[in-house]
Amino acid sequence: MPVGTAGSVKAVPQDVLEELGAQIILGNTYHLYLRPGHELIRGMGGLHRFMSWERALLTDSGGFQVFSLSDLRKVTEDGVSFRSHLDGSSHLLTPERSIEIQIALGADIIMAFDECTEFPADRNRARESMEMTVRWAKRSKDYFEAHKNDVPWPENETGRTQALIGIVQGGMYPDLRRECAERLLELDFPGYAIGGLSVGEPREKTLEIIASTLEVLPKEKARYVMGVGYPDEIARYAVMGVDMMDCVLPTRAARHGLLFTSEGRMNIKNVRYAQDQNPPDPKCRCKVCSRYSRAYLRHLYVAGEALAGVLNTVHNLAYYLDTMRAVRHAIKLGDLSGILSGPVFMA
RNA sequence: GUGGGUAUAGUUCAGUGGCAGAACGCCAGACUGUGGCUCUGGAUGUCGUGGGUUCGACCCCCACUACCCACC
Repeated sequence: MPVGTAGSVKAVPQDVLEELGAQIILGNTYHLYLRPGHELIRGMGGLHRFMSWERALLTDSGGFQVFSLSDLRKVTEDGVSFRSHLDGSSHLLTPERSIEIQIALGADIIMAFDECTEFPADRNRARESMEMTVRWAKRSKDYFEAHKNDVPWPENETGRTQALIGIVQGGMYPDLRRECAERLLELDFPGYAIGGLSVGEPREKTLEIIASTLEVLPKEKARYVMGVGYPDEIARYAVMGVDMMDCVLPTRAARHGLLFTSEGRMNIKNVRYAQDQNPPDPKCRCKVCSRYSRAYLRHLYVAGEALAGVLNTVHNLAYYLDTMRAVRHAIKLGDLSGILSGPVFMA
């Protein structure tokens, strides 16, 4: 799932996302609440209509921003009070408030309000954080059940509602993760996310936590690992049984000149591409690789042209989406043997 | 032609009689539920040329050269 924090997958217009085959993209509660405001978006007919995106949308609850903007916030049992990174104004985000905002935004899939446990966290801290996340999940669910039919725009009066997904925390402790998953299962969500990963832990830990948590989460429900990863990582997690993943890496790295290719990572800024007439990835069939040279992309980046971010992002998203298409195809064929043979991208 | 000024990194410029500096640019690396085209590192060089003074000169003195300004 490409990430479009502020109602935009940075640098890529919606029609191009459709051409790339993106079936779902993310929006972010925290950012859209601060600007332009969820009431405004509700008034504009919801996030789909506001941003002209007819395919699926998922909004993150704001839990991660509480983590990443940590110097601006204070966490209590009630929720999180924080200062806006835009203008310094004070706000309180609670599970109820997060769900209220996400209902107003109207994404197809919305997320429970959680606390993304920092790394490293000792066992006591991880347990406390996990227990609060479970309590917040219950509050998220309760609020959602009470208000899920408060749909503000007519075409949604079909009896269908948004899907609220619970988030597993528990730090790097497999038993805490399993306990968290079991307790969330009692709340009966339509899908479950594994959060709090890729926060600085070694990759073996990430794998271990995903594997042990997946043992508890039912295959029949959507299983979502949040915030990962490199192309080889997401292919691997998919093979392990993960259904959904999101990551800013393809888009952010693209804007910083890093391309993901069938030959590994390519820093298009490098002077060795200055006169290279080859496409970024000779094996890629995306619009960028079929039309532009490495030399041109390097020039655009060095010249600070906005088109650099656009083209690099389009390619990276194509590479990611192709990777997942190949996984889905392999699953249909029942043969995943070739999926993990691609390049390794971790630095 | 006369008078004045300037000359230090690729560029614009600081600088001190005792280890050669900044910004930008350049080169390389990073980026994992996106505040921030961001962050981290690295390389720069006959201090215009030739003499002189000095233990020691990028710095002080002389000449030359180039460029800039004013006047003629």
